Amino acid sequence: MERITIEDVAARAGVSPTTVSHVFSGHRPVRSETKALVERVAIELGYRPNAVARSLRVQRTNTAMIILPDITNPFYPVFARGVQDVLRAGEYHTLLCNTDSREEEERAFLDEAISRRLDGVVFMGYWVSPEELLDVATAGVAVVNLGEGVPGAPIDSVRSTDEEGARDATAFLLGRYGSAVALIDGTMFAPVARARTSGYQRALRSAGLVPVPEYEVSEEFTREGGSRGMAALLDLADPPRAVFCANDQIAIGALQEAARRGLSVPADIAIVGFDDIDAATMVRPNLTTVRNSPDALGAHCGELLLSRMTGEFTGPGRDVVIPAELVIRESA
Amino acid sequence: MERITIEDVAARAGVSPTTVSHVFSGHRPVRSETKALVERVAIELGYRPNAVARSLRVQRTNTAMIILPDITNPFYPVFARGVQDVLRAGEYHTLLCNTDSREEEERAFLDEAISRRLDGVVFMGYWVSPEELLDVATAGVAVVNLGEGVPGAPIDSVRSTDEEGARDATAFLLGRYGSAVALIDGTMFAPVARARTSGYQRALRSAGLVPVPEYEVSEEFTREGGSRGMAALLDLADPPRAVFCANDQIAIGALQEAARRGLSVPADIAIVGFDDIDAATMVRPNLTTVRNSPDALGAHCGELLLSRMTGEFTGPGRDVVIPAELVIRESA
DNA sequence: GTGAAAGCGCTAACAC
DNA sequence: GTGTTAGCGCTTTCAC
Repeated sequence: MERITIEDVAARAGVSPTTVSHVFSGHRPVRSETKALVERVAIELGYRPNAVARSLRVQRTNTAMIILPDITNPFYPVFARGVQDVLRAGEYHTLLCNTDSREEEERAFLDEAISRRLDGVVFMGYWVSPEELLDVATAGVAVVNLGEGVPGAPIDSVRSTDEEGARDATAFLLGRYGSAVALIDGTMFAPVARARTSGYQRALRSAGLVPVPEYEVSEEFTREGGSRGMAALLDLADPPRAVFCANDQIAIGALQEAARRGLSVPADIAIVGFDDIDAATMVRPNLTTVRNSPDALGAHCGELLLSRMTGEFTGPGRDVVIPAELVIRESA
Repeated sequence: MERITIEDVAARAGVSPTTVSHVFSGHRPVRSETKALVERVAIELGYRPNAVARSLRVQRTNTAMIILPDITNPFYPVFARGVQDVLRAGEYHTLLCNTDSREEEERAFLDEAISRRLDGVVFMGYWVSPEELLDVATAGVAVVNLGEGVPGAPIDSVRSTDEEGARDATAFLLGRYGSAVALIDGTMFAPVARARTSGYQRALRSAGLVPVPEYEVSEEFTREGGSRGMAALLDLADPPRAVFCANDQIAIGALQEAARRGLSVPADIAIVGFDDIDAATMVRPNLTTVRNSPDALGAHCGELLLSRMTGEFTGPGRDVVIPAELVIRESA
C-alpha cells in the first residue's frame, strides 16, 4: 500500500503540484495537453486524492451527520433517506448515527461532529439540552433539531404537530368509545413523548375529564414497550376501553398483547398509533394512526441544513411544523 | 466561531504544544499540576481537538463505513447495529451509508471510503465486482464483504447459507403443495438473488422437476416488487400453487396481492419468505420464512473488520458462513 | 498558463 | 518531565 501524493503525480508528469491540484479542482484553467497528461499519470500511479488533507486545508469536510435514537424503528430510516437525498444533491455526504436512545451516545456523536469538523448535523435526541446543541452550533457546525425549536439560537427545527395529532387521536377515541381512554407513551425523557402526553391530556380536559395516572403508562418506543404497557393497562381493576399509543411500534406491541389475551380489536379494546409506518397496514386489524411524514420531515431538515452549511443562510433559527393527521383504519 | 488550537492552549498555559498533546493522549507522563493546568485552560478557551489534523498526522481515522443496499429494509438496520456494537467496543466510529441499490452510489461510497482514508468498510452491494473491492483493499482500507468471498484477496466475507435455505424452503413447498412452486426473486444483479434462485432450482431438480421460466420472476427486493411479482404469477394461464419469495419484503407484498384478489393463504396459494424480519410475525397469516440472523451476521462482520483494522490480523480472506433455517408458521 | 512557498492543526522523533 | 522541529497532503496567494 504505497501512498501516492499529488507531488508524486506532479514529479512524474513534470509539472508542479499546483497544476495537478488545479487539474482536479478546475479552479483555474490548465492547458489541455497538460491536463490530459496529468490525468493519465494520476491513473497510472493509482493516485487517490486525500480528503483528510484537503479538509484540513480548506476547513470544510462537505459532510453532515444525522443522529437518531433508533435505527430499527422504520420511521427513522425513511426520515434519514429524506435528508440524505437533498444533501446528496448539494454535494454533501451524510453519516448516519444511531444512539440507541442512550445519553452518552447522543453526546459522543455530537462531540464527534465537532472534532471531525463536520459541516452540519441533524439531531434527534432525548437527553441533550438545547444549550448543549447551542455549543455545537457555536463550534461552527450547522445544526437542525428534529423536534422543538431552540429559542434564541441559530438552530433550525423541524417537527410534526405532535401535540395536536395526539389530541385529535384521543378526541376521536373519546367520541367513539367513551371516557375510558388510556395512553401508552414512550420514555418521558423524549420531548416528543411529552408533547404527545400533553395532547392526550388536553383532549381529556376539553371533554371535561380529568386525566388519571393509572391510565398513563410510559414505556420504550418499541413493540416490547407496547406489549408491556398494554399488559399493565389490561391488568388494571378497571381496564380502559381504548388506548392511544405514542407511536406505531408501541401500538403494534399493544395489538399483539391484546391478541395474546384473546381480546378482539377494536370490539374489546380500540387502539390508535402514531407515525403511520409501513407496518401499520401490514398488521391485522390495520392500524388507525396519526400520519407523520418521515420523508417530508427529512426533506425539510435537509433543506434547512443545506442552506446553513453553504452559508446561504445565517440568520436565527427557523421552525418548520408539519401537520400530522389522523388516519382512520380498522383498529379503532 | 474562533478556532482554538493546541498552540493557543499551550501559550496560555505556558507550556509547549507537545505537552498539551500528551495531556490529551496520555502517551507520556505529564506532571500532574501541569496536566491540571492544561486541562483547565483548555476548557476555559473552549478548545476542541481537531480530528482532521490528527488523522492526517497519524494516518488513521478510527472510522469504518457500512455500505448497504436498502436502509428501509428492516433487515439492514439490525445488521448495521450488530456491526456497530462490536466496532464501538473497539473504539471505532461507524458511518452508515445507503446506496438504494444504485450502481453509482456503491462506487461513490467506496471511493469516499478511500479518499477519506477510512480504516475499514463493510460492504454489501449488487454491482461492484470483487476486483473493485480488491482495489479498495489495496488502497489500504480493510474490507469485509457481506456475501460471497473474494478469492485470493485479503478480504473477509460473511454470508448466510442462502442457497441451502432457498433449497430447503422450496423442497418444503414441493413436499406439501406439489410441483407447481414458483419463485419471486429480487434483482438478479444481486449475488444473493442468484444464490437463492440457484437453491430454488436445485430443489426442483432434486425432485425430478425442470424449472420453468414463467415460474421465475425477478423484481425488486421490496413490498412493491412482491406485489408485482405475485400479480404476474397469478395472471398466468396456469398459476402456481405455492411461491418462494427471495425475501420477506417480497413475501409480504405477495401476501397483500393475494389478499387483494380474495385469495386465501395458504389455502389457495402458499407463500414462503426469507430473512425472518420482525414484520414476518406481524402479518396475517404469519410468514413461514427462512431465518437469517442480521445481528449475528453483523457481529461477525464487525469482528473480522476490527481484527484487520487493528492490524491484529493480516492474512488472506476468511469466510464465515451462518446457517439459515426454515421457520414454519402459517403462510405455508 | 504555470510555479514557489506558506500553512491548515496535530503528533512524535529526537534532544535535553 | 518537557521542548524543538519536521512533516502528514493538500490548496492558494503571490509572483511571473
